[in-house]
Amino acid sequence: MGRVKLKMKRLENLSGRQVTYSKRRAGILKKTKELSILCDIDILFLMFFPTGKPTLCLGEQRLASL
Amino acid sequence: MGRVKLKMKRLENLSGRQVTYSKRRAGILKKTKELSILCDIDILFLMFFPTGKPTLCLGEQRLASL
DNA sequence: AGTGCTATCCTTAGGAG
DNA sequence: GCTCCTAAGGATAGCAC
Repeated sequence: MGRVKLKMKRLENLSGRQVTYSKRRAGILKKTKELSILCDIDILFLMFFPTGKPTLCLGEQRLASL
Repeated sequence: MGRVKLKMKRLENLSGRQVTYSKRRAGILKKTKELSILCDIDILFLMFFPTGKPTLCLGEQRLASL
């Protein structure tokens, strides 16, 4: 999506990975929250980015950077 | 998205929740897998749907219904 | 690191089989 | 409960701040 379609492989540039991580993480967390609300379910979502803090998402109730 | 925009609240109809869960789960799992590949990160994703088996996703490596 | 823009690609609600 | 279709709304790559 976006202006150009990315190939499904590791982005070689670190800053590119960071930007993509930041943008896509936001999108996925939004969808995760919507799913938990719409379907009334429990979700646990945990991401580890090497240079940053892990992101934990528990359903629509709680969201935290540890 | 789709033909009609859903209100962000619990879907009252069980079959509707099941259909939405099935469709959106697939979308989120796809995005999760893409993020783990593009950014080369570890992800843990766990969903509990009351009438079905929990879905576990560990990065792009493994996907399982328990 | 974050926000805003927007062309472009992606996801999905509803319906049919 | 699945898969395929498709209109329509959503997410995002690249760029500028």
